[in-house]
Amino acid sequence: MPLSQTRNAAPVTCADCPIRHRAVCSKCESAELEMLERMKVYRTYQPGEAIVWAGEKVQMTGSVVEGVAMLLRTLPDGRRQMVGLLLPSDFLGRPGRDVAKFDVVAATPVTFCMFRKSDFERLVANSPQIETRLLEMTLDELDSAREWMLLLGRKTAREKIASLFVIMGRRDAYLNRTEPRGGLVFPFYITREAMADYLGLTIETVSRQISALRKAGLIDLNENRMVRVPDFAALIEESGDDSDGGVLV
Amino acid sequence: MPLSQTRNAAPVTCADCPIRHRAVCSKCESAELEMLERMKVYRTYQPGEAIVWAGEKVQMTGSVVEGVAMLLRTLPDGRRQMVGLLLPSDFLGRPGRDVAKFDVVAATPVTFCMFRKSDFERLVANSPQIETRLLEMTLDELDSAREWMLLLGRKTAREKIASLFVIMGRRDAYLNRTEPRGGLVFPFYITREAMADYLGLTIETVSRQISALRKAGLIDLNENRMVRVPDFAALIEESGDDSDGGVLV
DNA sequence: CGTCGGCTTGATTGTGCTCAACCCGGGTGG
DNA sequence: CCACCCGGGTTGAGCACAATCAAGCCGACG
Repeated sequence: MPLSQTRNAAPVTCADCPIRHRAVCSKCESAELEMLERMKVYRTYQPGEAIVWAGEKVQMTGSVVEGVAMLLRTLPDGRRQMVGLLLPSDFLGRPGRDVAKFDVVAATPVTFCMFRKSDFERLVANSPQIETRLLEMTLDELDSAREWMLLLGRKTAREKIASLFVIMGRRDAYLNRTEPRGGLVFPFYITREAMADYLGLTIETVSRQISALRKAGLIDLNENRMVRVPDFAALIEESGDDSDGGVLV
Repeated sequence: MPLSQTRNAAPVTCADCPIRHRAVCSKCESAELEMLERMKVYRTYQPGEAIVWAGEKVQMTGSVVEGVAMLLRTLPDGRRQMVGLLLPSDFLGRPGRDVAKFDVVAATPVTFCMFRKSDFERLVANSPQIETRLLEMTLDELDSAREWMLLLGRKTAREKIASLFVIMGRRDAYLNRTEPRGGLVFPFYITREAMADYLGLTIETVSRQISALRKAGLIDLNENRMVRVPDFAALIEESGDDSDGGVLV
């Protein structure tokens, strides 16, 4: 595991930022953007590197610009559950809390656009746009957490794995504006361990169920780190969910 | 199951409202309170009665004044998972969404202070206090959803049951300002079915594990619908969590 | 008195966990 | 260059925990 985090000065202006239209700052006007521009710092973390430790004081908040980070909760005996996934444009840090409740760890190389917590909170207090956007984003996260609870509490191992591929496929289709019906190919960088932590399974069970779905012809992992789903509707069927869940993301 | 919901005119003024200091309106000033006073309608539902059906259009939003309601998500084959619990002062309804994603069902007799969705959204748009409070409450819900995910994904049946009693005990201690350490007695109205839906278990497993905790002397259910916990620290130990989780609620 | 719903307990089954061996590819050092 | 190791992944055998199927209890209510 790498020992040090990389710190860069901000290489991108907000106007050119890839997450400009979806992040917490998406409703900001030019005056606010200028303030953010002055406050922001970019930081990059390597896979496995800790971004925040549970129980420690939080100094920084910010948005994921690129890559994926995981929120993890660990029991005293080491059992571990992922409780959140931060993708580009997602926000890290809870206004009003100064001690972290969860570990945050990079899943892939991940770049954050960060602010000092105190600076950001001052800005939020004076900027209804940011607060409104933060509320929208928090409500979305709560929705997906609830969907996730259904998966954790009631789905079988096979359904969990199928659901995960459905989620990843929908996400990719949404980002690339492709149609998820019919054949679908998307990349797949996550490790078996991360999948197991996400789904509340062991890595052995994850591996076995992936093999089973492959044998059933529902997914195809031949190339390196790419998945092909020949029949997306069939995979949805296997995930246990209503097939009419046409909402993306 | 009762077939009709009871509707009452609002019997309480906001100034006398039991949830005045904790609900979504807690930061409102007198002008806003007067508007709310004119908008609000009280509704009461009986146990098992549906308040909202998933997939239907949402007309009303509001706060729980008294009683408990459950958010439920159901798979096509009938498996059911509770994904939220609405207690007094909790808010029902997501600004910006007009179609419900979850069923909402009364767990006990429950009274809501409700507003027409459109009226409420207009008010929120012009009232930063309400929006700020809504953000705080949503962030709290997200935190507890994440704690819940750890329980669903990684805890054993016995730990789940112990955790549930710990949560209920803490909540009661918080509301009644008593000290949860040492002997603790609190009421316990929820059915086995609701416990099973909450914990991702079957009612038989719930029943067996409660019996086991009783035999182990960790809880005592002799009186009608009251629990006695002689040693709260021991119950926390059994729940698998860190014993230092001193945060209430 | 009979029924019904909520709950408990027993017997059995089965899914997913545990423990263990092994494969494969990439990096490192002799 | 090959040997070795190491981390991530796969597969197998056996087991344990919770689900399932089933019977019966108890209190409320008609």
